[in-house]
Amino acid sequence: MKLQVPSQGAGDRAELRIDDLARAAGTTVRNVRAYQDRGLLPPAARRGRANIYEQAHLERLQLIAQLLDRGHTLAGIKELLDAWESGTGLGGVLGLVAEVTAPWSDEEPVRLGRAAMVESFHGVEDLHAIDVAVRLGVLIPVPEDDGVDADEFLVPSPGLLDVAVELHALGVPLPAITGHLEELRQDITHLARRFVEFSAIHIFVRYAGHQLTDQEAVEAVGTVRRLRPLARAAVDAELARAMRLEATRLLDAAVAGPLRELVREEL
DNA sequence: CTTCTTACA
DNA sequence: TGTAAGCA
Repeated sequence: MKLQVPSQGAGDRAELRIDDLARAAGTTVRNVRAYQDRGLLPPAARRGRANIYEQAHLERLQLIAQLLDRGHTLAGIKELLDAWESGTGLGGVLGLVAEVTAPWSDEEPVRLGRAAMVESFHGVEDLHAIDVAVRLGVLIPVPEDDGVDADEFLVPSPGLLDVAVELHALGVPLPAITGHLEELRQDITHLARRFVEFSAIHIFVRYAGHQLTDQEAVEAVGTVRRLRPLARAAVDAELARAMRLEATRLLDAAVAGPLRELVREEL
């Protein structure tokens, strides 16, 4: 909530015309209107004869586009959206929105001097790697400077940086590390999206169509609160399983003889 | 004139 | 969902 990643241009509060909105969401003006007519998209504020949209509209449009892309029908999406809507009406008061919006991490950001960081990488200073790290949000240049020339960085996830340090200590080149993280980021985003979507469909859809009772609202908050540990547990278990499988597979191909059994024990 | 809307395919 | 013509 307090961490702002300066990823995009500062002018996020801009008012959008329907054309900009459509383009930004990768759809067409025609569709924006169609979604509005079907109640998937909230009506735009009107200034005279002009339609004024803002980022809330953009976000919803992008959500619609994603769900559509995944083969959901417009009717189905509307049902989900309605469920969401009726939840936030009451949930806004109860902090349901905050629960969903809050960063799913309990890590404390730290400040790290450039010299100290270079030090932890055994004196290796790879400007390109730093550049990628900044782009990925692993490092955030402190406001006074910008770009790769900053003297100090904000590290949102010290744990993640530690991973990089460890890998580097093991002899993995920095470009390989940043490149791998970039790939991992995409895969994980995909995972998270699936999980949230799955939850929405199978859990929140039962609240569709009516205002939430107090009882239901409390339930919903509890459910959302449980989502993170559930997701983590599932990913943890599956990751462990997959790692064991893949490692075993690799070892079978690479190690022969009695050594194989010994190594396999270690997994 | 441009932007939005409506209607038709 | 694209396109063309009418409306503000």
